[in-house]
Amino acid sequence: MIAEVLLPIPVNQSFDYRLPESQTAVVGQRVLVALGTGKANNTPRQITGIIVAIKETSPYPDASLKPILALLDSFAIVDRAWLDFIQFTARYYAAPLAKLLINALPKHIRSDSPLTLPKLRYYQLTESGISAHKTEILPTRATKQRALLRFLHDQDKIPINEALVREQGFTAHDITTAVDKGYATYTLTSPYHSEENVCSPDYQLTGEQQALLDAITTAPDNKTHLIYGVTGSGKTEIYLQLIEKAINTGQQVLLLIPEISLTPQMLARFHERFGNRVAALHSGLGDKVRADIWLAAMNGDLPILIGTRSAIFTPFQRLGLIIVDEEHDLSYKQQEGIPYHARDLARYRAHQHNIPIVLGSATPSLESLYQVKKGHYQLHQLVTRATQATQPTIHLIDRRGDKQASHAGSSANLPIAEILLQKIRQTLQRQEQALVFLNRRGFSPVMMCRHCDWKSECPTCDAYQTAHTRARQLHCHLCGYICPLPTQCPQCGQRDLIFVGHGTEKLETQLQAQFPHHHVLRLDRDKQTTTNQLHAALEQIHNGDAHLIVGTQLIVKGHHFPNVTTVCVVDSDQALFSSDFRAEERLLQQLTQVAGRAGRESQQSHVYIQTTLPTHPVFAALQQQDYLTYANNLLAEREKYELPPHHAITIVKASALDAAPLMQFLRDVKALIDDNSQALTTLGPAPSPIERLKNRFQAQLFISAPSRMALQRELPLIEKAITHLDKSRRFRAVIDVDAMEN
DNA sequence: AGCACGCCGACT
DNA sequence: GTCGGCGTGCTC
Ligand SMILES: [Zn+2]
Ligand SMILES: [Zn+2]
Repeated sequence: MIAEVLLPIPVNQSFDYRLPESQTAVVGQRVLVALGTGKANNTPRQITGIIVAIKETSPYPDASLKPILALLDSFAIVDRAWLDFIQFTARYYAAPLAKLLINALPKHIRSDSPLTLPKLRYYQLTESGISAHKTEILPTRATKQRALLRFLHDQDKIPINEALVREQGFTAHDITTAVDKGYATYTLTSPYHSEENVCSPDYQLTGEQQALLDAITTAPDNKTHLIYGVTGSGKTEIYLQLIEKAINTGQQVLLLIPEISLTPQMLARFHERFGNRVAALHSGLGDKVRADIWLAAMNGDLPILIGTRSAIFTPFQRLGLIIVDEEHDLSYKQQEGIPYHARDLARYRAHQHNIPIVLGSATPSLESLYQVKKGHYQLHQLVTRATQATQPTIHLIDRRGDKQASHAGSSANLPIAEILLQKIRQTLQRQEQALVFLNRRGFSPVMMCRHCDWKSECPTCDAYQTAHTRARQLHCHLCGYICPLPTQCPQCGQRDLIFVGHGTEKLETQLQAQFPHHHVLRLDRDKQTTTNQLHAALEQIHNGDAHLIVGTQLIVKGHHFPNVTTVCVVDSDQALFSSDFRAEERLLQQLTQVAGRAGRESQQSHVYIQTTLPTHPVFAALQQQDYLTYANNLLAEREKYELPPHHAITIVKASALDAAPLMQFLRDVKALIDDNSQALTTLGPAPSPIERLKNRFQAQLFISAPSRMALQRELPLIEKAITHLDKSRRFRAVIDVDAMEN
C-alpha cells in the first residue's frame, strides 16, 4: 500500500511513501519519513508528516518510493473533515497547504515525540484488595500499603481520581505497587468528563432573551445567527444556554473570543456552569497542554473549547455549535503569515458540519450586517440591558481653537479640556472611577530639538520613534528598533529636546500630578507586558484600588466596569482623517465599545469625547445610540464606491531594498492581471502608507472583484503572476485576501 | 524548509 | 586553477 503524506514544508503538494505490509495505517495518523538524499550528513533528514490518503498505486515509479520509517501514534490526530477544512483554507488564502499545517498544528504535535491521549486514572480496590484490607493480611510494616487500601476502601465514590489519592500523601510508587500486587485497579477517563449535572443558575431570562434563545434553537441547523446586543444585554447567558443544550445532546462546542476577553473571571463563569467540561486555549499554555487539548477535542472527549483566533483549527469529532463572540474584533484576522480571518473560517466549518454558528457583538462588523441584508444571516437584537444599567450620556467637547495649545510642546500642557478635569475631579470626589482613553502608547510620539530640525526618526522606517521616558528609550512601534533616550540633540548637541504630543505615559504623569491623592493606573502593553499583569490591573479596577484609569485599546475590549461613571476620549480625530476606508466603522465601534465600559444601575454615567470635528455625523449616531442605522448608512456608502463588503478586495503587498524595481515588479503583476482577467480591477501600485520599514520599501497593488466568489475564481491567476515574476522571492510578495488594513 | 547543483567573480 | 557567493530547482 501507498500512503500519501503531507509534510510541513512550504510546497503545494503531498508525497507518496511505501507503507510496509505489516503496518495498518489510517488517514490522519502521524508518520516519520525521510526526505531528500542528505549527502552532507550522509543521512537524509527525517520529518514528521500526516497521512492524507491511503491508496493502491502511486504515479511515481516503485523504485523511487521510500518507506515510511515509523507510525508515530496508534491513532489519528486529525480526520478527513479537518483535512478538507485545511485544504479549503489554503485555497481560499492562496497559501501552500503545508504552511497552513505549520500554522495550525501545535508544536508538540509537529515534533516526532509519541503522543498519548490525555486520560486520568481512577482507582478502586480489586476483590483481592478488599479482602486484603478486611483480613489485614499485609504485614504491619507495610504502613503505606495498608493506609492506601483503607483509603480506597473507605471512599463512598469509587473509582477515585488519582489526583485525590495523591493529595492524601500517597506517591505514584505507592499506587503502582498496589496495582502491581493486584490489590487495586484503575480505569482511564478523560479529564474533561464529568458525571455532575450542568449547574444552571436560578436565573430568569428576560422575555427578549428567551425569545432569542427559542428562535436560535428552533431554527434549522445550517443557519448563521448574528446577535446584536448592547453591552450588558446578556449575550453571555444566551451563549451559556446554547452551549448547555448542545453538550446535553453529546455535541462539542467551539467558542471563539478575542485574546483580551479570555480573563480568569470569564473562565470562572464557564467553570462554575460546566465544571471540568471546559478547556481554554490561551497564550500562557505550554506545548504539551495544547497537544492534550487538541487530542481531547479530536477524539470527542472535550465538550467545550474556548479559544482565540487560532483555536479555529482544532479538530472535533462531534462539533455541534460554533460561537464567535465580539465578531467585529480585529484580532480574528491574522496579520502576518497567512492572513486568515477566524470568523470567516468558522462560517465555513459550520457549513461543512451542517451546524449552527452564532456571531455576537454590540457593534457588528459591516461584513456581517451585509450578510444580514443579503438574507444569509438571521439578525437577533437584544436592546434592553438585562442588568438595568442606564445608558451613558454622550457629550462632545469642541476642541477647535485650543488644539494649538496642546501641540506647543510644553509638557505642562494637558491634552484634556479644563471642564473635563473638573468632571474627573467631581467623579473622584464621589468615590467613583474615571477612565481616560488615549490610543497612543509611550510618553510622546515624537521628540524634537528646538535648536535644529532634528526629530526622533527611526533610522530604518518612515516613522518617528516614540519616547518612553520610564524605560529611558526611544521605540519604533513599527519595527521594534530601540535606542537610548537622548539627553542632548544627536545632531547639534544642544540640551534643548522637547517631547511633542501625548501618549498614555505622559498623560499618566500629568494626571497623577493633577490628582496627587488618587491612584492613577495606566493600562497598556508597556505597563502590563504579561497576561497576568493585565489581569491583575483589571482586578485593581474592579475592586476599586485604582481610581483614575488611563489606557489604550486594552481598556476598550470586553470589560465592564460598573463603578466607572466618567469616560474621556482624548482624541478621536485621527480616525476621521485616515486614508483607510474602514476608519469610520472602526471609530464608531471603538467609541460605542468605550461607552459600554461604564455605568451601573443606580448611577448615570457620562462619556466625553474631545474632537475638532463635532459636527461629524458619527458623533450624532453615537449620541442617539443608533449603531445599526449609522452602520447601514456606511454600508450604503461602501456599495456606492464598490468597496467591501459589497466588493471583495485583495492586496498584493511587496517590499524590496530599492523602490524602482519593486514598483516595476508590481506594475508587471498588474499588467498580467489586466491582460488576463475581466473580473478583476487593479488599482495602483502605490507605496504603502508606511513607505519604508526595516530599510525596505513597501508597496502594494489593490485588486478588486465584484464578489468574494469572483475573487476566488481568479486567485490562481494572481498567484501565478507573482510566482512567475518573482522567482527569487526578493520582493517578498504576499497576497492578502480580504485585506482588512491598508 | 533544507539541500544540492551550477554558474560566475576573486583569491591563494 | 579552486573557493564560495547565491540564484534555481527538487524533494515521493
Ligand atoms: Zn539639535
Ligand atoms: Zn522602525
